[in-house]
Amino acid sequence: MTAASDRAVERLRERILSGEYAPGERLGEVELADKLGVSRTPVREALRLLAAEGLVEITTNKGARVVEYPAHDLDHIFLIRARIEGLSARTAAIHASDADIDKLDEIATELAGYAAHGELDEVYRLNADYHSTLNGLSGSAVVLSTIGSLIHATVLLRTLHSFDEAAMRRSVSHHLEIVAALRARDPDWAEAVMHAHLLSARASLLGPRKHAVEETP
Amino acid sequence: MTAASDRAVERLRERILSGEYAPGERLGEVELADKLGVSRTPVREALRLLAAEGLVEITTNKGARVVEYPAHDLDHIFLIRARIEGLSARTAAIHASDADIDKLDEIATELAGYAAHGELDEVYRLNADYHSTLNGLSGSAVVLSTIGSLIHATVLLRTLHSFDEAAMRRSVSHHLEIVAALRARDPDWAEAVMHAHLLSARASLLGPRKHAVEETP
DNA sequence: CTCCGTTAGATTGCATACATCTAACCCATG
DNA sequence: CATGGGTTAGATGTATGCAATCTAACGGAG
Repeated sequence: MTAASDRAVERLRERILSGEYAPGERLGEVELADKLGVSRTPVREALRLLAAEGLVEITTNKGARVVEYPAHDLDHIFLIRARIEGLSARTAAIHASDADIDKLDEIATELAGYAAHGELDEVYRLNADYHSTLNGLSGSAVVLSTIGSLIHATVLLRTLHSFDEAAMRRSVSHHLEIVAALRARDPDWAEAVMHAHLLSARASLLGPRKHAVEETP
Repeated sequence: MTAASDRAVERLRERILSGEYAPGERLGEVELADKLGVSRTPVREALRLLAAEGLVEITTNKGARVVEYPAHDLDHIFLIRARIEGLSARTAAIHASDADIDKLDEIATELAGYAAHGELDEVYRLNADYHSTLNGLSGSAVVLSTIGSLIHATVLLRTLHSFDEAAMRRSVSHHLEIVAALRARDPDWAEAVMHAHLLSARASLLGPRKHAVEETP
């Protein structure tokens, strides 16, 4: 996997996550190869990789489509994220350097500014940045790759629902609180806030529907 | 992906998990294609898929090798498994049918029998069966695929250490206790036991080394 | 004797050609 | 007019050829 295949992965992932290729849309190999200026081989490899990431779905002899997550799965995804990212926050509270925490603080603060002005695109970008940075602080590539596909799945939600104002304020507040918990070197606090943060997002994005699993924190 | 590619994936995965291809061993495309009786193309796809599953590691222009997980990553893997499979146990306690629980009970009972006679191969097989069955009860394909690669990583451990007798008894006891918690329809109990079960396995398999993250259950 | 540059062999990455499968269309028939 | 089957066009799966890159062995200089 090198230039051609790698670029294909990046461009396809970008277009899917940005919504340019809508959920359910068919992704023909020849068409993509044509658009990207390469042959079918690297396109095929890119599609398989994205399938492993959970962004596309491949059916034998029938080709690839952008995934459409049922609400039931998304519910589970938020529950899993709540637990794994809670673990990341715990690990970070123990092992992150002060400089790491400063960087996270910067992102959270900048995010708060954009949120106050309603610049949603920037908010989404910084939110993804915040979470991936924090997960990176866990110091384990396994954590990062495991959580990666789950985060992608939730990003695809962007085109479906949006945060209301109250949820947005909660989210901003959580981000800042986690930074505070990290500075206090308090693993339990950090984990608990991150857990609440993602359960809050779950409620806001999926709506007040009946949840698949009831939580008792 | 059809016959050729699919069979290649299955056979390679089997050989890696069984230890026939040792961690760190190089997996040349032409050699595998020759052994499997297909061309390089399906072999390449199989290797990419296994890379996504976390069983092999591919470096550009340098080929594929069986992964070698550092102890640090394995530590995180058990922590993540403890949380996700704890969630599976919780979900199962709420949604599993009585027949599902019966099936799990059968597996756990049979496993206990083999453990008493020290038939380790059967124990390993039924243990994997138990966990994948329980995770399947969560009713979410996302849970199953997310946890899949993590379980593979821990299976590779088999060649490194083994359970001592006390750890084996604990493990068997946990399996049976989880079934009891499911029958009682007690999500908190089920989740707590599964959490303990995997932290116990972590301690037994990784040894009493310094953990990357301290737990405060 | 050691170290480094060169070169030959082998291996991977990409492109293309062939085989097989899916699905849509058309036409014949009840 | 609806339905069923056969046919055909397009797309995916597989095999193979070619170019680029890496590995390792070899020989020469210090």
